[in-house]
Amino acid sequence: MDVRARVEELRRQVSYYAYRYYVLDDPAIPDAAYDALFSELERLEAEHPDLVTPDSPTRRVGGPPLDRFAKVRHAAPILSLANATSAGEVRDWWKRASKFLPGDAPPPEFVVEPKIDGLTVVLTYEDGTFVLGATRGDGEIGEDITANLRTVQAVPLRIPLLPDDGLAAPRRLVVRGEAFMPNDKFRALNRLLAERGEKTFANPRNAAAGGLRQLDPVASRSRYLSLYCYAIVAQDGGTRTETQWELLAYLRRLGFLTPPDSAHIDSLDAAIAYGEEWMRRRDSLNYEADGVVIKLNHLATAQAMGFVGKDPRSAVAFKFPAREATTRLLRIGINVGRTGTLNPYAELEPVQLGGVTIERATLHNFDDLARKDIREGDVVVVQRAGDVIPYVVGPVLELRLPGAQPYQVPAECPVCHQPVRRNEGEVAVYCVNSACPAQLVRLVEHFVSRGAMDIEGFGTNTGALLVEKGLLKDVADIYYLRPEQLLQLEGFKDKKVGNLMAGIAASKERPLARVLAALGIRGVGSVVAQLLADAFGSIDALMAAREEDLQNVEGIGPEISRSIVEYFSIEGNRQVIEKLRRAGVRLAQERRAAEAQAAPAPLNGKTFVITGTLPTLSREEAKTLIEQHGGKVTDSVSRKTDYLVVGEAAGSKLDKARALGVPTLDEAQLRALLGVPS
DNA sequence: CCGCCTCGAGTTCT
DNA sequence: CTCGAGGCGG
Repeated sequence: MDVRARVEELRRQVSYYAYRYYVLDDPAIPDAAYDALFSELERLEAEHPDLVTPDSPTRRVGGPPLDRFAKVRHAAPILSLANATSAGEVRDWWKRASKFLPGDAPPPEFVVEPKIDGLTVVLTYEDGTFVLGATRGDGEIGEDITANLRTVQAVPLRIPLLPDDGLAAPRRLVVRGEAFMPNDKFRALNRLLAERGEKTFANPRNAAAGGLRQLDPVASRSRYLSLYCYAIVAQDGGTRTETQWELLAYLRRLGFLTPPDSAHIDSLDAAIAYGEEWMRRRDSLNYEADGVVIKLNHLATAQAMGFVGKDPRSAVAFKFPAREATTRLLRIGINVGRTGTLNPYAELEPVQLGGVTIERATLHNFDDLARKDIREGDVVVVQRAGDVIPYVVGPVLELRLPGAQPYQVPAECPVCHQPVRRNEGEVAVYCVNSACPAQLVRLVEHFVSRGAMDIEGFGTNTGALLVEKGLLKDVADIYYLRPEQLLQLEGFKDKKVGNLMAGIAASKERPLARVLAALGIRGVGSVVAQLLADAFGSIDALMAAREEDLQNVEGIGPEISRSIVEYFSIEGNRQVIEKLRRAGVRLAQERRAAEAQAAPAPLNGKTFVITGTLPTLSREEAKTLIEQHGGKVTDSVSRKTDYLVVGEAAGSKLDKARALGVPTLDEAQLRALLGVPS
């Protein structure tokens, strides 16, 4: 590949998108896509120094000031910050930085502030009067936006804003802050713009930039803006503060807003923990932020530690792992589910996201794919939903290759090549061939899985192999496998075959509800299967049931009834049941008398939800423990939930429980409630 | 008919 | 974990 051509292409693209972003406030591509282009250019230039030119966009920091605003030279250069993307990197930063601590420095303390995503501005006051407001610009020269900032409520026009006895205004004060648009204001503004048929903003940051850079301050959208101040750039007279924490308090007394959710903390580990805790809460906050800033509290010490380039040694930006990245979609593949649904997925050029390498992502269904107009070969934006499962947000249209074709929904199943069906009004596309090997593989996988027949020694690979070799034509064939057949297969020796046969034999004793769930009847999972087992007691009674009989069961409606009757009306399915019966699989409800009366039920009727990882109990163990005491465990938090059991790395359920005022328990409290010692 | 509460189904990576 | 949709109660 021709590196020189690539570098030139990247420069053209980066310059154009930077212009759209910085000058027009109208980004043409997502931030993550821009970042990807920029860092590729940086990397290539680092590897090939001979290709670097003075006019490369990497040689310029920030955007060019607009011509229409007057230019302003800053009193002191506006600094940047070193970045850390993990707790380990923060510790590394401090290990390096602390070598520069002066000998007489007090024990280190820190201030943690959110790193708000807005526009850095510099405000100048003379004899208590606001005289100049400027953008950051390139760090040395910014733009005069005094008129617009004047209309922002959070900018005090005089300091002290309120009478404060004994507090005199400094003769001259230059403070630095971040102008931003709170999330609620951003949504309100976009609603308004949409109503008027005007263009909406992509995110609060761009909206804030748009507000501040409007030429006519009266029409300015600055009433939607706010501003937090957090640093003094220059000061002449007034009160001197020794620490950052005191400085924030002093700014507040003068009438400035300071960053919310900030903390004064006496050890680095606690500061890191605070930052991590804060990151978990960030979705519930009213501002956008991409991390926290950890600063050394003692100002004179911070000053003495000096700089690395433009970055002060005494502070670090502790940023989130990116939640968004761009990469190329190599191919759109199709999975066949156990119910026959065809599900598209994306094969991606591997990309780092939130600390892991992503190379595949679900595309949900064909409607979704068409709505987003995702095509093979596109550069796409990938996010991790709920910080776990990656999904494709959409294509970057500006980077689409000329020949890219819209994706066509396949007319036939990619595995068995039978025609597909799509029911009126339904999203799903089905392969209706019940003999489709792909469906059988997934059904076998489901049948042997932990929630169903739970056959030990029988994993995903085993199932796929046995189907491929023709040893399984349906799930009941599992009970007719002979050791001598298995021994012929690659990688199957005495020991493994013995384990597998024992696992299969043991599974014949599973309760009826497990068997019903294992069959894979559409709409019948573990909960519905238990309802059916309790109501009918045996598979024969269930097979004899009519739709009306089924609907009489609490929790079973018309859809599931129809699905069950249809399942048993198919000859092949009835044969599977008979084969299971002949093999000795239990097909009737077992007696559970002892269990039912022995259990004391202090938790009768209470509903529990479990989230995160508990210290000693597995999720399954906690569930049975609660059920043995008469409680019920469900999956989602609602007003009806009595307790949320919280473990390590709890997710969105905890937020929801807090919002609804649902009490939470940790494992120890749960044990206490149940009277079970650890 | 609407709004909740649940359940089922599919999903990724280490 | 999230999404979609079934079931139920108001």
